[in-house]
Parts: sequence; structure tokens; C-alpha cells
Amino acid sequence: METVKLVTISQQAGLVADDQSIYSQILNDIAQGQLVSGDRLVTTQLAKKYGSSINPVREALKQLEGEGFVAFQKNSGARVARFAFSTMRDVFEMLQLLEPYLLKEFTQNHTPEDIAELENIIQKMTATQAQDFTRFRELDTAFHWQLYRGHYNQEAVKLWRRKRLILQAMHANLPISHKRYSDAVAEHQTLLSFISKGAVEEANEALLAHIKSGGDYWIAQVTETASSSGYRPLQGLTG
Amino acid sequence: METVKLVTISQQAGLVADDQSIYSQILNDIAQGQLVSGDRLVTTQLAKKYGSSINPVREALKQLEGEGFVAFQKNSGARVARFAFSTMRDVFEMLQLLEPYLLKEFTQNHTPEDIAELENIIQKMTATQAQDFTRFRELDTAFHWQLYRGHYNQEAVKLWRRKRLILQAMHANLPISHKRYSDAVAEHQTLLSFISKGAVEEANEALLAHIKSGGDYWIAQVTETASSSGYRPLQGLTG
DNA sequence: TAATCATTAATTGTTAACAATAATTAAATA
DNA sequence: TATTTAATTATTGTTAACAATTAATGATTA
Repeated sequence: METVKLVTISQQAGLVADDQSIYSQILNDIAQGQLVSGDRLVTTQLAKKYGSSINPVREALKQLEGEGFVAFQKNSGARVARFAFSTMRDVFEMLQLLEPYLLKEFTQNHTPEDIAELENIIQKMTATQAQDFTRFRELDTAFHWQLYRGHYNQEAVKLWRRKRLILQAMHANLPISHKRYSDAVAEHQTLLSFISKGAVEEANEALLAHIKSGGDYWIAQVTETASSSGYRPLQGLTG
Repeated sequence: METVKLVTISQQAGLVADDQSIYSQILNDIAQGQLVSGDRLVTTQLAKKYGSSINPVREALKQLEGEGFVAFQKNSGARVARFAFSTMRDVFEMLQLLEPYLLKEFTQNHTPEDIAELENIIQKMTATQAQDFTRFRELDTAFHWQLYRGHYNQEAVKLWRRKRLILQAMHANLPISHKRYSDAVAEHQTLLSFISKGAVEEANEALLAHIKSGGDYWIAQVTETASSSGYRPLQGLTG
């Protein structure tokens, strides 16, 4: 029984390897919200699902533990890591550190083809309905991925990818407001204009503003649903 | 046969858990330079060494892979991750991003006991011979650990710890010059003076300068021994 | 002698069985 | 009936055996 494999944009973008390893499949399920924060990861079930024995599953889970996506508890097995809603603040603050660092290189060294590709992504964004928030998110990710993927500090790139995946996991099942949609498109456009000029400072400022506005929006979204525990506002890293 | 367990300062400081799990023991061996970059990690040997079978070893190695300390190659097993000397540049640039972020919180919210502890560490540093570079490095680590350990963004703290361990692994077997030793002590002192005043900006500037001077020193050290491949100078993140 | 090939040994990655622990269900008691 | 207690089931974490792959050794040929 031959099946046609569906490849999502986020996979094309390279955020998760598109091999069929147990590791990648579990990570994909987490990133796409099939497995949500706190879900038990029962080795026997996963082994059956992926047609293997429990040890390769355990190894994949251990690797994911090392990457922060899974948490083990002694004699109680593995769960998808608890993403408290303070986690979202922490992730956005991390992105505020990482992304300007990664962008600087791109702003200084990019080809016309890079810019064309980015314009192409923005074009697709504008052609996308706000309701189709899965596709919009994928394009958003693809835009940033295009900016950072070529950086010399590949460990930093890997880190960005992980944080981005956690973010994706946290709002995989939430819709995007029409305002946020149009704001995001506009922010990408201004960002791109600074990048194509090679204006490092301005581009980084625009990027920080973009991350912050996205962060404020999503934290508010999550706060609405989640119970209010010790909330701290997102820290603006410049002015 | 009862044995007295030696606990190093870096363990006390909490950089590596002091449990006797296979994971922690391997990580300690990497951090202390017993296992060096590129070394093969033969499961059967490690299993014998730690008195277990190969599967728990494999799981520990997979977790360490997730954390970036170990690299697997298909059907060729695991090795300690290749720390190229560009890795050191990447690590220092990452630390330049992370540490000011982590420090800000501490500068704003610290107790007199915190300051006393930091002064205590500096005291011990000045009382240490430059030749005893292992102890000096442990005190250096303990100083920074004291600054960051309490931060609300524990994922960022965990990340700092990993980067610091990689650094430790890379110069575990290298001596420290007398100049670097005295410079480092002085830098810690000026940093502490700004922190105790609650001067966020000045403290962060002093910290950045401290990281950069350390980075430049160690990159030069490693460059001397290593063959010169595509080297890039350490990027100063402010001015 | 040098180079190629086949054989052997070592190591990896996986499977399946097993003890230890935790969770669940059923039985017994107040 | 409610609540504890015992028995059962499920799951975890580990061990030991096994096929697949790679590395090492020795024999064969030019």
C-alpha cells in the first residue's frame, strides 16, 4: 500500500529533519501540536506506533530530553516538557537575544537571490487568508529561517530552531487575529527594506520591535486561557 | 571497600550534577578534559567501566548528543563532539549575548549575602597561585554561577551552563598566563563594584569587556596550537 | 615487496525477555 | 456505603542475546 507523503512547509524550511526517524516523528508531533505539553510518552505505545522495540524509542526520547522537548521522571517515564506560560516569555526573551545576532551577518552579506526569496515569501503571506493560520505561521517561520540558516554560528542557529519549535508547539492550536496578521506582514516588509539597504542598526531595531510585538500578542493570548500565576511582562531588551 | 568521594568546586557550583549517573560521569569526564574532543565513546567499554549494559550507556550518550556534547555517526557510534577552534569563537559570542541578559536581573535584585559570597570568591582567587589553574578556573566559574543561577529564565541558565562546560572542556588542559590571571581578578573586582552599586549599564559593559578579553586570550591560545583554518575574529557586540 | 582480496574480530544498533516500580482494579473490612 | 487492603495489570528501566555493519588481520596474487 503506497502512500503519498505530505510535506509541510516547516519541514521544507528545515526546522525539523524530514527523515522518518523516531526522533523526527516525535519532534514533528510536538511541533505541530499533535502531542501537547504534559502528554505522557509511553514507550510501549510509541514502539508499536513506529514499528520498533522500546529501546530505540527511549533513545529518541533521551535525545529530545537533552534538547528540552521531553522531560523524564524517575520510574515514571517521559512526558512532553511542561511549557508553562512563563516559558513563552522566556522563549521570546531568548529570541530577542538570538535573532539580532543572527540577522547582523545576513544584513551585511546577502545576495539578490536571498532578497528575492524573502520578497517571494512576503508575497505568499499577503496572498494567504488570515484564517489559514497554519500556513501563515509556516511562511513566517520560513522568512526568519531564510535570514538565519546561513550563519557561521550553527550552534546558535540550532538553538534558534529549538526555541522556534517550542513557540510553534505552544500556539499550534491557537488562531491569529486579523490585526496581528496584517501587523506581522507590515513588520516583515519594513524589516526587509532595511536589510536590503544593508542597514544593520535599523534592521536590528525593526527585528526587535517585530519580536516584541509578536511576543506581547502571544503572551496575551496564552494568558487569556491559562490561569494567572506569577506573570512577568516581556522584557524589552533595548530602550 | 568504602571510598571517600572527591567533589570538585565545579561540581559544588552545580555545573554538573554530582549524582553518579552514567550521564553525569561522562559529562564530567568531558568537562574535565579526561575525554577530549573527537574521542570515541565505545559503548561496550563504557558499559564495563560503569558496571551496566550498553543500553543505558547509549541513552546517556543520546541525551548528551541532544545537549551538544556528543555526536553520533550512523553505524560508527558516538564521539565527543568536535570542538573546532571556531567553536570557541561561537561559544564566546553566545556568552556575550547570554551573560549580560542574565546579569541584569542579579544587578537589580541581590542580597548583601550575595555580594559577600562574591567577595569571598574573589578573595580565594587572589589567594590562589596562578599555577593552580584548575582551581582558578573553578573559582572563576563559581563567581559567574553565583551571578546567574537564580535567574527566572532557567532555560537560559541551563544554556549558559552548557556553553561554559564546552569552554571548560576546551581549555581544561591549558595553563593560564600570569597576566591573564591578574587581569581576570581585576575584571571581576570592577564588575562586582558596579553590581553592588546596582549600576546595570556599567556592570553589563564591564561584563562584556571581561568576556571579550577572556575570549581573545583563549582564542589566541588555541590558535597557537591548532592549525589555522578559516578563522574569524571574535565579534565585539557593543562598540 | 606491494597491493588486493577474503576471513576474522570488534562494535554497532536492535530485539526480546525480565525484574522493579507504579497504577489500577477487585476484595475485604468497618 | 465508604475506605482501606490485597491482587492484578501495566509500564518502566535494565540485561543479555543477536543480526548488521564496520574495522582489522592475514592470506593470496602480481
